[in-house]
Amino acid sequence: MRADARRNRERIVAAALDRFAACGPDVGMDDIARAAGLGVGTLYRHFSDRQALAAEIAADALVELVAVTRAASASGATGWESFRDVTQHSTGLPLALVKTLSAQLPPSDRFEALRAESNGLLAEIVARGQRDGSIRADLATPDILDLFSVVVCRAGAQPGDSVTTVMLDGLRPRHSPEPGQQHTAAAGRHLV
Amino acid sequence: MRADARRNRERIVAAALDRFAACGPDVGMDDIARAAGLGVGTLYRHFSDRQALAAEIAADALVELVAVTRAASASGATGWESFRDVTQHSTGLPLALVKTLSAQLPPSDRFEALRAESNGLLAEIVARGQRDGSIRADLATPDILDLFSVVVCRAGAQPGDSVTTVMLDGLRPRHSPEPGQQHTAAAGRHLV
Amino acid sequence: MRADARRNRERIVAAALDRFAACGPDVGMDDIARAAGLGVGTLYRHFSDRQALAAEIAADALVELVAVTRAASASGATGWESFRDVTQHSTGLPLALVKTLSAQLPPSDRFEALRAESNGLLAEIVARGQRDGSIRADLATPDILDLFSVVVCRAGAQPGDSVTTVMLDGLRPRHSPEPGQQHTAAAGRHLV
Amino acid sequence: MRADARRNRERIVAAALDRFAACGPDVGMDDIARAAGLGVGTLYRHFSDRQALAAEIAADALVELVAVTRAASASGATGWESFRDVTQHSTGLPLALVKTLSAQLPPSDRFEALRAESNGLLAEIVARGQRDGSIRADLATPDILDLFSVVVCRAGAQPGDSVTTVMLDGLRPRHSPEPGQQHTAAAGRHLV
DNA sequence: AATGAATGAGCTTTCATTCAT
DNA sequence: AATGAATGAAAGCTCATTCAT
Repeated sequence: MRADARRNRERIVAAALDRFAACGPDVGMDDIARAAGLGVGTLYRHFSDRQALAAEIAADALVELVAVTRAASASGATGWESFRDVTQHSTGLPLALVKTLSAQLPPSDRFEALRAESNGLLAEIVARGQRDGSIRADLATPDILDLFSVVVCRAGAQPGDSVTTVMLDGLRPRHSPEPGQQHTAAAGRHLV
Repeated sequence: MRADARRNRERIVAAALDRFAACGPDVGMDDIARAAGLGVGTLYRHFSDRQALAAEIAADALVELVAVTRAASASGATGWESFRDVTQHSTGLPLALVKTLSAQLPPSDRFEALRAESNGLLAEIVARGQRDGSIRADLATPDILDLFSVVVCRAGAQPGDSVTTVMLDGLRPRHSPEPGQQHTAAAGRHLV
Repeated sequence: MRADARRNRERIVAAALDRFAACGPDVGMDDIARAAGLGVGTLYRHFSDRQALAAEIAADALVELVAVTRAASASGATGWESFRDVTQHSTGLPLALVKTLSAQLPPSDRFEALRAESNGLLAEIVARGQRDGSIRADLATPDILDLFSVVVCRAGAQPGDSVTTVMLDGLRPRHSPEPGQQHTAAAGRHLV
Repeated sequence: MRADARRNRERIVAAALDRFAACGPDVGMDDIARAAGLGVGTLYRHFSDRQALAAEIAADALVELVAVTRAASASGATGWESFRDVTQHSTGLPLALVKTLSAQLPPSDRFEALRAESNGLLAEIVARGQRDGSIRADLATPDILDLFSVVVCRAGAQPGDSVTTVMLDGLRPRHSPEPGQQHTAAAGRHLV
């Protein structure tokens, strides 16, 4: 692949991420192309159709999620600390967008594989935490994965925001918050 | 209003709720009309445009939310019990849909009023729970409202599902789960 | 026909005339019905469809035109005076509307008959005027009928307005305007 | 602008002129596009909506009218001759259509400017004609402009037709028709 | 390879007409 | 007989995708 082609592809992905996040999953392809500083034709040369582009965005984020989860697996003294690390880094990923885009995408082996991998790694982290006593043991692992998903796939999730903090905090046994924890204030305008 | 017109209006709202939930906020008006067993024209006689229909759905749910919150204000011995009641009943409301639809709707005084009312009532419940010791006191009220919003506006939220349970549980001081609590199992397929 | 039915029919015709004149030939049937203080259903009971209503309006005006022309045939000492009388009275009829509506109507025997009658009478008047020397003789009758049509089918034509006056004036031989003729001033905003 | 785009734009304008004239101001956009040998999408790429297209047609004609009037200002020995030239050339323009389309268009500075310019020039011509004795002086200028408008905005106006001739003729002082004037015969079927 | 003009299916909305109340 | 709610065909417009330049 020529250097400029690679550069264009990256520009498109970046622009798409930006536009999808800003305008929702229904942004026009023209908008994305314009944001990338390219013509629509070029966009279509790189991504056969809208779904292919959406899938790319989603897969990129899932790949990062796997990486983040892998890194966290190795980080931290306790399972809880590792879990906290995944959460903090995942919250910075555009996972709310992935969730939205996924709804418009056909099921795909690649996606399933990525999901299975990050879920597997996270389950291991949780199990470790429950063994080492840093994560409360009265919850089943799938329930904790569920909770994780809800927290990191929120629209507007930010590392260290109140919901993240509460969840991490609530996962500790007997509920003893980390001393000195700081979290960003609530955004103030909840949907409900 | 003629009896059949009222019946049709209700059919439309029901069909719209169903279709919006099933196909997302972009379902065709034709689909909704067909699901209601009516022609598009009839749909438009009742709702001047797509936004008006979406707004009706959203407002209906918010009105119910206010009712649920009011009822819960009076229910329960402790603040936590009242909070649990709001949550359980709210989770049965189509609030995820409301969240999605709201994003496509212009800001409206009516909406703001409803939101303000339910938030105000809920804040009172939380304050009561923190005074009577049934809700942990180390979290600011807005953070708890945030959490509430995240939990009840989830897609696929069901009363008593794992996320609801964990949140309610995590809100107790010192984290002592209700004995004998039962909760429905995790849906099994998290987004991430 | 029952008295109230007749009254309703008249109301509809009056309302239609009013609405057609005010909003052009594309007014909604609802608008007309509303202006008549009736439901659409009633309108359709009286006129099988939009064309039937338009045709009624047009025919009514043509009938009046024939009457006006007949009356003028008998009026006036000279042909020119008779011609002036038809013109003055015709200008008060909604003939611009008739022209517009006719364009949307299928050809009809009744219409043709009415047109033929008024044209025939008018041609006689013209011939008489040319014989008695009150109308210039250097123009063919059809050309004068043409001119007549242009003048009386103008949007906004008013008896005695400048265009009417000029035409009547121009029809006299050697172009000697009537002494003391008064005409209303130009509306001030011509299309071009 | 690419060569083919320019060509297509011109085709659209030509087709629209044709279709508007043939079917009235309510022709479907599809009809126009088809007549231009293009898809609707292309039509909308060039003209953002139906009004924009109508405005273009109207403005084009008014620009031509101004040009025609300017040219006539300089032509002719007498005012009447200049006036005759404007009339002859204006009659060839689709001004009846402009009149119809204008009724559906919002007021616009550009339009007003064009109208003001042609009216101003024409008023000068008239004044000149009245000074040099070639145009009868017993009519106010606005009335003559009115008359002009009626004559050139007629549906089916053709240079040299009877109505045009009569008007031009009637404008001469003492009403002395040009010797040898020829005019096309009346269309034969007047509206009334 | 990049561009942006062209395409046309599809969606929203309107309104003449019909029909249940 | 009157009413106005229901109908659905049709029109305006958008946008994902293709293709000529």
